[in-house]
Amino acid sequence: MPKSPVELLPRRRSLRLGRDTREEILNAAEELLQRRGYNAFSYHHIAVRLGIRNAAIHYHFPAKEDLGVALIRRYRERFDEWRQSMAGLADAWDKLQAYFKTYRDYLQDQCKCCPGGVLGTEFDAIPQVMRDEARQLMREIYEWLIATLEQGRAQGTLCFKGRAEDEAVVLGSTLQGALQIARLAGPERFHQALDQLALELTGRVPERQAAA
Amino acid sequence: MPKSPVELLPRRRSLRLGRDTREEILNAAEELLQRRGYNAFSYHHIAVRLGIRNAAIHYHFPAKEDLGVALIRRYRERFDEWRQSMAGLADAWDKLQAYFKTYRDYLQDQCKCCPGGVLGTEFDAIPQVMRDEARQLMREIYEWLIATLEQGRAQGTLCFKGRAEDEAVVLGSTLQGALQIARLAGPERFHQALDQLALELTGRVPERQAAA
DNA sequence: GTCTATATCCGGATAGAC
DNA sequence: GTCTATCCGGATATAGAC
Repeated sequence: MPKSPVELLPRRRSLRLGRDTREEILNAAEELLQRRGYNAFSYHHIAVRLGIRNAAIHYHFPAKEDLGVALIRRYRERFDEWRQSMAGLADAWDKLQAYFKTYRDYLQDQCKCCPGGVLGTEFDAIPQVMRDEARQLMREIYEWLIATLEQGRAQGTLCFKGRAEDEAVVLGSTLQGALQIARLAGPERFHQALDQLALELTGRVPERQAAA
Repeated sequence: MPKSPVELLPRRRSLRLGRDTREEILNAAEELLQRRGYNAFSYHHIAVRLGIRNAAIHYHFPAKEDLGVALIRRYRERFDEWRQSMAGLADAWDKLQAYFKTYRDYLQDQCKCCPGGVLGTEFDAIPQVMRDEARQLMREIYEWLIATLEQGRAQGTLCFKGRAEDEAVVLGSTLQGALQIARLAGPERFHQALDQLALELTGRVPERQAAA
């Protein structure tokens, strides 16, 4: 008698807390990456948080760089989905504000850095495969920023001098840098930077939205 | 017979290459910090570069955090001296361009990050004494930026909307973030960001200066 | 001041039982 | 899939000779 379809499915793992361990590892690693950097977190940190053992993590991610690459891939996929979900918005300024919000959320959530900031800073101290992946992520964000800025200027909802390519770098750099500065000088600095960006791009400062 | 004045001077150490070892350690550590981050460099890295042994570094800096603090103190002293040397410049835009140049030099010199970017990123993973010192450094730079922006607007050499406090954060964040982005997306990105800042602050883009 | 030698600990990684 | 046990290398740090 052939096996039933159910038996052919991947075996249901003895799931702790009813969640997927691999995902939980990624979630914990993501927070550690954005708070401590790649070289300052260990499998042990993750293991303690999840109440599992070191070796269990190695089962899911044989080497640490595998975990690192998986993290960046997930950022890329997430950004791609987010970008698609935003494509419907007619107003480029609305899109940009939604993008700002993801950074505001980082700030609110334990004053985390953004992935680009961490990986850029540690660039000389991360494995080559992670560098390649990080470059891809940065390129995808950059292209979206340029397109959005161009759209906004064309429709009259955004205003800036010079080329969209250049303004995009300023925008990305400011968000990234301001998160780091907020850790040294307080969260208010980040909000000041965002207000100033809004002022320059639209001529006015919107009400400050609370993060989710 | 009393000791001669010469004998009372600190004993001349057997100097390798005719330089001061402590300074050389700081120089090597500084480059490692800005390229790899605090947690990704070791005494061994420094020892190899200087052709000395691990233990020799511990003689000058008993614990790694002592080295870290000394590094940031040196940044602070250097910035203070630089600030004083710039005080004579009448034009605030000239001062700002001189400040930009220090970042351009970081870029040219092995694509280094700036100290604030590194310490902000690793903030949760550095010793408390280093955090305190890093906060001081950031505050001193911030205050200088604000004063310079206000001076520039008053004399008409700089132009920006809103408050100088807010524009100062944008300026600092952009420089810091753009150095990191340059590592991921190429040095041209950094120059684009600087051109855009100049365009917004003065209405035109100056010739691109080569770094020293 | 710098060396050799060593202590100690930690992080990444693997083997094999369950 | 997760565990225990273990190996290995690297990093901080100290003791004591020169």
